Amino acid sequence: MVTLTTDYTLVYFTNKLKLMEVNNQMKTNELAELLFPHITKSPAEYESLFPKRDLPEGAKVTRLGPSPTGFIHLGNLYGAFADERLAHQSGGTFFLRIEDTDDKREVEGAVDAIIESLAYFGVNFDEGAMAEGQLGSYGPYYQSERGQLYQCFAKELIKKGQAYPCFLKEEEISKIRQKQEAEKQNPGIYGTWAAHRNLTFEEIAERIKAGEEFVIRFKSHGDPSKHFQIEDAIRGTLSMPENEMDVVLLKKTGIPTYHFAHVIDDHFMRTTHVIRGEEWLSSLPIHVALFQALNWDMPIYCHTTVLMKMDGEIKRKLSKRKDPELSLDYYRGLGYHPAAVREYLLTILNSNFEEWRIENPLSSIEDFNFTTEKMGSSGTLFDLDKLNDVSKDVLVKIPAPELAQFLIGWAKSHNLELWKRLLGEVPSEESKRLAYLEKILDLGRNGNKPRKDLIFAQQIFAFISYFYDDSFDPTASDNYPENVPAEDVSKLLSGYLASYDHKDDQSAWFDKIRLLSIDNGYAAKPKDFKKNPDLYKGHVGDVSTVIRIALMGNTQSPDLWEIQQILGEERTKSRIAKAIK
RNA sequence: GACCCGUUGGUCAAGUGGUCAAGACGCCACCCUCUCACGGUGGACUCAGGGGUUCGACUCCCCUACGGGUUACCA
Repeated sequence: MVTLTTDYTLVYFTNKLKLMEVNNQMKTNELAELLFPHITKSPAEYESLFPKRDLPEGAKVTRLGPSPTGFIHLGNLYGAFADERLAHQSGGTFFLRIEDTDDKREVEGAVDAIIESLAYFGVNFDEGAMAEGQLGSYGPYYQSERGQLYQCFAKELIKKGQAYPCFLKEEEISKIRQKQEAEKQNPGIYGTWAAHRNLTFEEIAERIKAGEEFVIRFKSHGDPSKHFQIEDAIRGTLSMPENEMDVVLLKKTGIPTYHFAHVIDDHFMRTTHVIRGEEWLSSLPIHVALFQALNWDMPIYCHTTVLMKMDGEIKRKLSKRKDPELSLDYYRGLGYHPAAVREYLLTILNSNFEEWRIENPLSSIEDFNFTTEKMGSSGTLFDLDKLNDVSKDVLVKIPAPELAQFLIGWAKSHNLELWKRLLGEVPSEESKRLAYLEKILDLGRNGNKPRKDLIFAQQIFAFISYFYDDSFDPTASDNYPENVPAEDVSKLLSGYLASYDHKDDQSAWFDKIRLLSIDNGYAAKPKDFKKNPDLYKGHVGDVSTVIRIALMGNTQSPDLWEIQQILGEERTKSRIAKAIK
């Protein structure tokens, strides 16, 4: 009997609760219509409009979502390579979405600049924003054009009682923050601080009638004292507190915040892997809560490390304002080959890439199995020395004609004067000049121990400048060796000139230098000199250095004989003659 | 402040309870050599600190320190 009574009581209360829910349901429906009368499409319609992608098993869908400030930096490129590799090596799709939800920051022409810059470094998209318009059936790919979609789901969340309009003014919010600071509470709009969380329908209707502006906030039910686990493909299992913030979903302009746009877009664009910077880690609980509220599957998150640099003693994040080397234009300006930058970035992107490269020196990057597990999660220091080293190895594999084209292209856009001198002055001589440049670039690069002294365009042109009469300045030459007196310089050069025969092969040529050395009191072999330093003034190396300086103003250079062959008999002789006092 | 993430040589890092703690860049020395570059050989330089757990800890747990990030109607 007693049990029966309790049962009845329970049923009564349950029914009453259900009734209240129904009432609330009606109210939230009304509210949704009040707030978004113009939204008529249903969530289901969007689901069928953007169906799951028809891709092979295991194919990954990735995206790059830059904001159009026009500044695309090394960090973007770092992430973009990861996106690109992951998508393309799995037979998936990589798309470009422009995240232009911050109207204040937009820069004219920035999108084209982004696309051009990424393309230069070899990052190409399958769909999304393109130079010639938008491509793909999951668009539009500009967030600014997706307003209806975001509002539809804001409306949906309102209906479900998981979002609400908030009329708090800027001053009111800052007052709340001050109070929170005074009370040592966490700042933000949450819990009881969320003053408009439980406004009645009537109150809301009244404010709207009065023309008050509002934002749509997420009605959070999270408890930050509770933690949940989430897998990050780079970092492994993460433990995060539940989100309790009533974050803004839609700004007063109706434009979504990053959080909301990310969830909606990556769901409807069917992104499988979200690769983004570590700075997003703290907002992950928000995103998780939103995916749950909308009852959608989450993508796999991959939070990359930030790029750092050494600033004196301190290791710090690369900054846009202070560090020119963060900008991609920096590398283009100096003339780094895009393949070198790509190769370098891959070595810091995947820790086993370098090892693979040593074993597969000729393989294409496409053949490397890129994995998120091998990506680092601690701050990576950008290392210019390493880039230069990588660049040497990359450039040595590029055939001279191809390298020449790259250099000429660089000169044309970054140093027009240089370009004119190299190629442009007399159009009829263009092919001759090009052949000359190719010969210079190929110097010592063949054989099994190729020279590796070419790093980036600016450095290369300085390095080979002595091959060009107008950039060869004998007055700026290095000093002759200290152990060679001035009168010997003249004697040696005169002797060299007298015996010079352009048709000599390399060994005949060098035999003459040995003879010349002996005739003037220098050892024919460095070893002879080392054994008996008292017998000689120096050795054949010093004699060669004298010739080298006369010929190219430099103590350091590739093989002398080969240089003379490129310079030609006339110029070789005249440079030597001019150097004789 | 709170919350997250991280910490192996100067730098990038491999490493998941037993290793003489890989490899690469840079540095130094030597060799090759007409200079330089290349190449070769060798070297110096490492597990942030302290407690546990364990026969045994770079590896697991706790604390501290340090670095980074977030804490917006920016992304």
